Amino acid sequence: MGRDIAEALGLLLKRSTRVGLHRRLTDGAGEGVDELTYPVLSGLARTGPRSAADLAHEVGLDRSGVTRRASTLEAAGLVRRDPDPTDRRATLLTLTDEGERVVAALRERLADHITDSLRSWPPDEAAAFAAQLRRFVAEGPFG
Amino acid sequence: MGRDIAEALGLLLKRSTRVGLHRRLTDGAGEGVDELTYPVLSGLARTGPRSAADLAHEVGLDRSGVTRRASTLEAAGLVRRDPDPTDRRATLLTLTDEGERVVAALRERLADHITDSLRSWPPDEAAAFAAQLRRFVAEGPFG
DNA sequence: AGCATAGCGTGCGCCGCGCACGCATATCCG
DNA sequence: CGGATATGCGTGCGCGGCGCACGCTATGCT
Repeated sequence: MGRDIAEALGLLLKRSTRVGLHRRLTDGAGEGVDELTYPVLSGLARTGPRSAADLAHEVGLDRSGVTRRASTLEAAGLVRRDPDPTDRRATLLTLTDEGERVVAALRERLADHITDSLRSWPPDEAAAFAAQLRRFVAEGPFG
Repeated sequence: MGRDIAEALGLLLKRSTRVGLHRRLTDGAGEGVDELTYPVLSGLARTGPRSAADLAHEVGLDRSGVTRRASTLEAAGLVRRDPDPTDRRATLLTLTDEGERVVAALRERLADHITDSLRSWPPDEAAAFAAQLRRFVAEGPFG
C-alpha cells in the first residue's frame, strides 16, 4: 500500500519538477519571477523575513544561489534587503508589498487550478483528501 | 480547499526535487544510478522497452540528455540497447535483469519508507488516502 | 585587545542541458 | 523505381545554474 503511494508520488513528481509545475506556474507572471526565483519568493512568503542562510537551508540550495536569486527579485522590486536590527552583519530578505501581491496571486492561481481539477469529487471526499495530504506531508517520510 | 492542497503540495515538492528525494533514494544504490539517471531507469521500468525519443517526452527532458544518461546506465550494465526489429534506425532502451533488480529494490525501499511513515495511521484511512492520491494524480492538474 | 566564528556577496570552475549538425534509415511521391 | 523529405540517433558546442572558496565586516568569547 505504501507501494501505491510511492507509485503515485513518482508520477506526481515526474510532472512537478522545476521544469514542470514551477515553470508553468510562473509563466508570464511578471518581471524577475520564474521557475528559479519562485521557490525563494514562496519560501519567504511562508515564513516571513529571513536571512539568506536560513532560506538556503529551507529551500535546499546553496547560500550563494539564494543570494543571487534574491538579487534578481530585488531588482524586480519584489524583495527588499533590510538590515537585521539585532545583528549588523545579517540582512533580512523581506517581501515588498508588490512581492506579497505577486506570490498571493500565484498561489491563488495554483489553488484555483487544483480546485478545478477536483470539480468531480464529492466535497467531503475532497476535504478529507486535503486534510490527509497535509498530515502526510507533515509527518511524512521527507521530513 | 484547493488552497490547502496547494500548500501541502508545495511543501511536498520542496522536499522532493531531484536533489531531495531522488538523491537520497539513490544514495549508495550502486554504480551508475544516481538522482539524474534514476528517472530514466524508473520510466523504463514503468513502460517497458522504449525509444530514447519516447522516453525523453515521458521524462520531460531533451532527447540528448536521455541518450547520455542511458549511456551511463549502459556502461553500468543496467540498460541494454537493442535494435528495434521493425525500424533499423531506432534502438530500444531495455532494462537488463540487473537493471530490473536494481529498480525493484529501489522501489521497495521507497515503499517501505512510506509505509513506515504511515505506521500510526488507521489502515483503512491509509488505504483510502492511497486510492485518493492515485486518483488525484491520474485526473490531476498536471496531466 | 585578540582570536575564533558567523553572515554576506562575488569570482571561478564544473557539469547538465538544449540546440543543431551529421549520418543512417525509412517513407512518400512522381 | 529513384530522388526528396522526414525521422531517429549520437555528439559537439555554448549557455547558465550551482557549489566551493575567498575576502570582508561584524560578533562573541576569553
